[in-house]
Amino acid sequence: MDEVVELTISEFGRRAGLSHKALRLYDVSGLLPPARVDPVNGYRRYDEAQLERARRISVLRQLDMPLTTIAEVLAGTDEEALIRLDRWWAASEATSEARKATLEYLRDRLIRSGSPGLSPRPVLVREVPETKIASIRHDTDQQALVGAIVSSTMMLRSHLVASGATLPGGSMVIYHGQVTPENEATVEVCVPFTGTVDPAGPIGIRVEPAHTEAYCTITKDECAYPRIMLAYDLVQDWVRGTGSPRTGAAREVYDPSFQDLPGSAPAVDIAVPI
Amino acid sequence: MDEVVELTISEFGRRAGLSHKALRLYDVSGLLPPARVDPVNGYRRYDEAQLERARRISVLRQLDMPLTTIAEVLAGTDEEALIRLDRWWAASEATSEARKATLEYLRDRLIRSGSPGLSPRPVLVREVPETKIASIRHDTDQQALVGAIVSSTMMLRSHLVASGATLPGGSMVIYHGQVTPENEATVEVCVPFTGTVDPAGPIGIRVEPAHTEAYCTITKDECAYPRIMLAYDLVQDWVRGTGSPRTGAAREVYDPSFQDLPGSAPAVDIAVPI
DNA sequence: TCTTCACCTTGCCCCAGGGGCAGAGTGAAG
DNA sequence: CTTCACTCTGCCCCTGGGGCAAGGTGAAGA
Repeated sequence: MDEVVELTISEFGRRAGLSHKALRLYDVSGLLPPARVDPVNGYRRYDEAQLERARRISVLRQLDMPLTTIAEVLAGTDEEALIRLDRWWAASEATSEARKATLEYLRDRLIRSGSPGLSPRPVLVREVPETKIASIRHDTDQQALVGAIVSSTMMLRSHLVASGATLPGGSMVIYHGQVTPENEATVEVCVPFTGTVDPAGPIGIRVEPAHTEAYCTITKDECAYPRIMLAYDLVQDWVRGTGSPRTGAAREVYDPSFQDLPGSAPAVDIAVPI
Repeated sequence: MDEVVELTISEFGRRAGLSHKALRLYDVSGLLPPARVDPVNGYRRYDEAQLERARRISVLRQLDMPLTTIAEVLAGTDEEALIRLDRWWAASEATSEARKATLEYLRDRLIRSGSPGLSPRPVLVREVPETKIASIRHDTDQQALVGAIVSSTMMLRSHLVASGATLPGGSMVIYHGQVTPENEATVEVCVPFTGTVDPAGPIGIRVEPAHTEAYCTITKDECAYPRIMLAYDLVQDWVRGTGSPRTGAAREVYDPSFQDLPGSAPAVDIAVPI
């Protein structure tokens, strides 16, 4: 007898670890349609052979994987499924790591609740002359930010050197929007130079106008997310305190010898044009 | 001038990192009501002093903390908030750990997809005579399970010894429901004995009736969640294959010298009465 | 003063991933 | 034949907002 054992929705649910409500949902969404639907009753009948898929879905739901992702992961062979599962897990581990950093930031705020959250430091003002820069723009989120900055800086430097420009040193990242783990925005990685250079591919050439900016200096250790947000808060609050309007996007100005500095040395200025 | 700076909802949202939609929600839910609501307009006006709380809420939402939990965490002093935050984080880390184990279970299933997922082992049948047991029942979830088993076993043993009973050794845990990381159920920790003993406090005395059970034996290494689920699957599938009905709750029967066994030694029987 | 424009309000519908309940139909066993 | 357990569909509820529409307002320029 190759007669297939048919199960009612409750029996199937019990054996798979899924509620009848969930099974109905998976039916209408196409994730796990029953083997047969009685045309008179509308009763759903499942095969025992469907138990394996149902159990997998149940376990994936325990991992909080969205149903659409489950459908993608379980499509194809088991080997493919394994690969996609691992990829998804790696991504969710990454956001979990980001959350850990966010937690540290919040704990800092709560511990020194009255203070700005960084050891006290002055906010200064300086005049910045007109500067010719080469830049690359990215729309990125928190995950890819550091990688984008590093690779773009390298690209810009080598292009400028190859074009015969003179590099006074240092570099800068302008944030045209707020980059958080959840929110992507445009960032512009800039390297100042003197000489004449043509744009090439993603590399743009423009003049950053002369302006006045408020800034504070932080160490290399302090410039990791989300601790670095405290420095932005500090400068922005100071600017608001003076009543001067902001006239441009916030930026990070890196020390020319940033790479060789120890973690405790002043390395980056957080600046806001006013 | 102690005139308070009032902010419109958008301005406040920009400075706190919250959308006007979110702010409106936090208003009606009481989490962050505006400092003042214009009785004519209905316009919401926020104080600068509310920015700190708003920013904290924003960060906590980035941690995926529910709004009701946020309200609880942020009630009271900052020190209390810190304690509650850490407690919540520890709990959410624990469920994250459980998820990691669940992932391993699923990977096992996917890797050896045709097989039961454990190295092949026989399912056997044995007769179990009527047994007098002392037991403690718990409603517990996956988190607290191991702790409950260990402490209850110790309590039962010491009560039985103090009452002059004879312990043939070993112990047993009966699962009256399915315990997963998400789902709590009743488990009964049992120690068999001979002699006469009175119940005391949570400790009940009863007779486990004679029965026939199907079982398989696993090692100490294999008895951690969720790998242990594979053994349950194995026995339950075998039982269904024979067509015999299940006549009782599934159970784990521990070797008398469980504690001293190495990880690779057979240590636990996964049993189902039939 | 008028117009424009940005901003504000409420209200409604939408998403996932179900839970819970109501009302009605059905299968099987005693 | 009755009863009981089961199943169906459909509706509203939850969280944490996003998106859009219709209408009310504030401030600044012409």
